[in-house]
Amino acid sequence: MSETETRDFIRQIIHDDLESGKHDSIVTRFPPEPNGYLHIGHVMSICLNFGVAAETGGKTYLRFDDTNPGREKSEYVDAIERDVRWLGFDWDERLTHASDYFERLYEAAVRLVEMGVAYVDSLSADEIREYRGTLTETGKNSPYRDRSVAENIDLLGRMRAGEFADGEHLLRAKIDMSSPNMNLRDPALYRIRHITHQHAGDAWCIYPMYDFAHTMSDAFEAITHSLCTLEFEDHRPLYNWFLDQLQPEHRPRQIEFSRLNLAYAITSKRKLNALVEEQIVSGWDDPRMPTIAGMRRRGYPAAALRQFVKLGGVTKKDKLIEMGVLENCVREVYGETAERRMAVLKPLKIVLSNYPEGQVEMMEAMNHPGNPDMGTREMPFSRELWIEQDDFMEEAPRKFFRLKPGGEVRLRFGYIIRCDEVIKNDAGDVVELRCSYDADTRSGTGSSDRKVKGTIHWVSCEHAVQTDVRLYDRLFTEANPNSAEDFHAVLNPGSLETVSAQLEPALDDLEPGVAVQFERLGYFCRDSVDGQAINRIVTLRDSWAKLEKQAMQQQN
RNA sequence: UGGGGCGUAGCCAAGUGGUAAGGCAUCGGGUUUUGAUCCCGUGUACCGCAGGUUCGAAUCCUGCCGCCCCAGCCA
Repeated sequence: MSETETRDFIRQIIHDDLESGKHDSIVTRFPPEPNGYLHIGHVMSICLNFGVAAETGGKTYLRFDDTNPGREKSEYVDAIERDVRWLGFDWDERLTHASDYFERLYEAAVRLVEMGVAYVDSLSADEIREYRGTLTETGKNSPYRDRSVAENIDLLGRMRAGEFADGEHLLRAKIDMSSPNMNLRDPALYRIRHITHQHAGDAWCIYPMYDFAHTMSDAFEAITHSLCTLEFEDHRPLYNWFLDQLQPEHRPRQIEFSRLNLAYAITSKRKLNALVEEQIVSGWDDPRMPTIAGMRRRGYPAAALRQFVKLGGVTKKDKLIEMGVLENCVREVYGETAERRMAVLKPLKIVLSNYPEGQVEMMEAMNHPGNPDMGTREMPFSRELWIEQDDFMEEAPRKFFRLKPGGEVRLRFGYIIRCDEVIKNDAGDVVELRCSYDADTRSGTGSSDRKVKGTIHWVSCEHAVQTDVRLYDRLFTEANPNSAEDFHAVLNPGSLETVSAQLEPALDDLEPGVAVQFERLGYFCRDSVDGQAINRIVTLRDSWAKLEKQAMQQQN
């Protein structure tokens, strides 16, 4: 961290703890439940937990919080490891599972029972809910609350031994049924689940609850700072209760921060899963998904994601960050690193009537205008070319400086051309343009410095490579689909458009996952899953589109 | 109506008693064979509101308002 940067409140606490000697080194953990793919919200937690440790020479565990086998899968475990690694973080040998601690956790539970602060309840789930009370009414004690220690030990042992059916008994902490904090109204510690665990197999039929397992796992791993999101703030008294009761050797401190919400995106694993299950998207890695896998496939670089969460900061204020911020981070990375190419997304044919038939010239094109070291390539130029439909307007407004009837435009790295004739089909659509080129304006020669207002991109018809290009837009029409009654109602029907594009020859062997800029259009990369189609990662900033939009609004 | 948090410009966010950083967006302008990049410039933020303390408050006190979270044998 540079001297001018200020520390967020968590880094400040950690800095103070190091300075005061409370801790010699920092240990954090990123504890995902393997019940879905990681998304942009997790990116923040990952960067914070791994970042804060790395900055201070500390360590970070990647710990799977796998205490609910009913909805966890090893597919998710694999995806999570892949995603964290791709983001640029390394846990070395510190890959753990809460389930690795099931035996120790059970021992701790037995101790709570022996201490008289945990008991086996035999109420039904419905009864427990009734006994719990509500936000404004206190709960009441379970009739089983005062079972003897001996009886509790016996029952707990038999729960573990598999003598009871799911839901028959429940181990609970004995705290305070009248607490205004619902988490303290005798929270569940262990429930019976006769189900195979994706990591522990069939070793157990009772599984610990989050609060208990998470707190003690933190203690077992000597985590110094247990960083989590705001919704766990009122779990902290319970977290501390476990530590007070069990007095583990290491006492971690839980600190909460606000989660990062991305505008026009959903960050709820349940809803993300619904998008996948209902086949609204092609999978967790659909390029429109705000998952790490989706963004990676889309072509977002890890560095952009890291930069994005860094810009967001760490606070306790609810945040809904604009999509543009993320997109800018992507543009920033690729603006410098991506080679430039030309491709026509929505082709319109032009014929240069005064250009010799059969002639082909090789035009030299820079791979990066700001960095000559990135070299050049050659683009074949011929009589028939594709240009972008949007680059021609029959009745052009004043500020439109692309091609129009009788108007001139430069073909980038090529010649200046003039539009002489517009050819339409029976329906009145423009299907072809007859143009003439100024032979004295070849890029880099003669009077090539003659100025025309506009420059457009092009591809030689004869040499073009036709490929499907997928144009992505936001998945939702509402800035905060998280709070929509039903997210189906705010889905963007135009979130994916596939076009048949014409690419310059040099793009034929574009490797999957390698980002290039299609000049004047945006950043693109070949899809790494199907290896064929090309994904639009993000458009370039487009001030013409902005002008057009403003004009439209003024008309309406 | 119980408890826990949060409220600084459109979106993030510094600032922790001395008179409101920065980024993104916006809006101007310059350069440009990408209307991109780059470079300049651009914002009266009644610091949620109302009182109070103080020579002085976004920062301290009191009251109020708004938003978020909690009643899973989910995490």
